Amino acid sequence: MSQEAQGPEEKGFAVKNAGEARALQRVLAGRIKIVPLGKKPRFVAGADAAFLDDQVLAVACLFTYPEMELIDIKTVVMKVTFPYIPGLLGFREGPAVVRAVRGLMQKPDLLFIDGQGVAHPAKMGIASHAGLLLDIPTIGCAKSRLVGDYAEPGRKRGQRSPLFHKGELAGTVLRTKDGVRPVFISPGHRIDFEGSVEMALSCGRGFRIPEPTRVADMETKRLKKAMEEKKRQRYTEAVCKKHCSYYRPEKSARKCGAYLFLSGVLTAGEIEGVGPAERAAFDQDQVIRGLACGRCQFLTTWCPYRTAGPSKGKPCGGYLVIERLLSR
DNA sequence: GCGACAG
DNA sequence: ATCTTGTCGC
Ligand SMILES: [Mg+2]
Repeated sequence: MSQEAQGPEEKGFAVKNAGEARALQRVLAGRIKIVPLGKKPRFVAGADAAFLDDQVLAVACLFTYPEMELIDIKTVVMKVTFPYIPGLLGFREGPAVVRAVRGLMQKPDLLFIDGQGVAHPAKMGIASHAGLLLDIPTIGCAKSRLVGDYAEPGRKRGQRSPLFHKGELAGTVLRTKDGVRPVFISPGHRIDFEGSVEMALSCGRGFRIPEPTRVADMETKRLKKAMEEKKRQRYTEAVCKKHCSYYRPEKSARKCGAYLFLSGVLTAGEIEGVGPAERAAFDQDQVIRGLACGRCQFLTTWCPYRTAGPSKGKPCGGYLVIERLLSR
């Protein structure tokens, strides 16, 4: 069975509000090293995150370099513990991302992260933060600007222009594909400005986004889609298959009103705790009609209960579940 | 006080 | 990031 990573949170992200987060960034920033990459990397990785309800889904992808052959993928699912606040992205995605990278079969020699490195108000974007905690050379590869000023780079792949923030070089606005919007590259940790641009280009394979973060992003979405599908199956199981006498395995283009209402308010786990359908003692019909039947697409053609009347037919499974929940 | 503002 | 159908271009 799939698990949600729990236990002691990554120590380097332990804050409980924006103020503490900014204070921690100021402390950690002093440890960031902008130095040339030691030797040519053998393994590079990319990491990104997606969100589903109250969970963060992080993925780290490992590649050989310079072949850029994908050799490992690590997934981590955790509870979301911090909101998105510009400048504090690391505290939202960082914990899961760091765990994912740590889970790879081989520690990468270079890591790409979807977000800024030192091109940040405190020079501590998510790439710097994660790179420092992991002690891995890291590059921030963002799709848009957080801070800094720059001139539009030439339209050819490889053309670039410096990104300046408060009179200092903060990153590079790099054109990774002819005529396509540039990306914002900035060193995160243990690599320099020049090296981060060279690596971003050499890890590219014809797309705007370098392979490491591009593939990590795709995997993140694929995992999310699979989780949503599993969630739907579990819900259909808990409500329709278990309680509805009208249930049919075939997919229908129409949506059950009671199902829609329930899925918007309760989780499958909460509904699985509902016992076998058993009519409640008192009448909740008016309430349920407003909550569910009002938007039910099966109402006129399939619902004997609504169409012919309570004495003629049985209500659907979702109706029964709602009724049972309301009666307690 | 008003805009800007990674994902 | 997420929501959300179709549509325009290579
Ligand atoms: Mg992302």
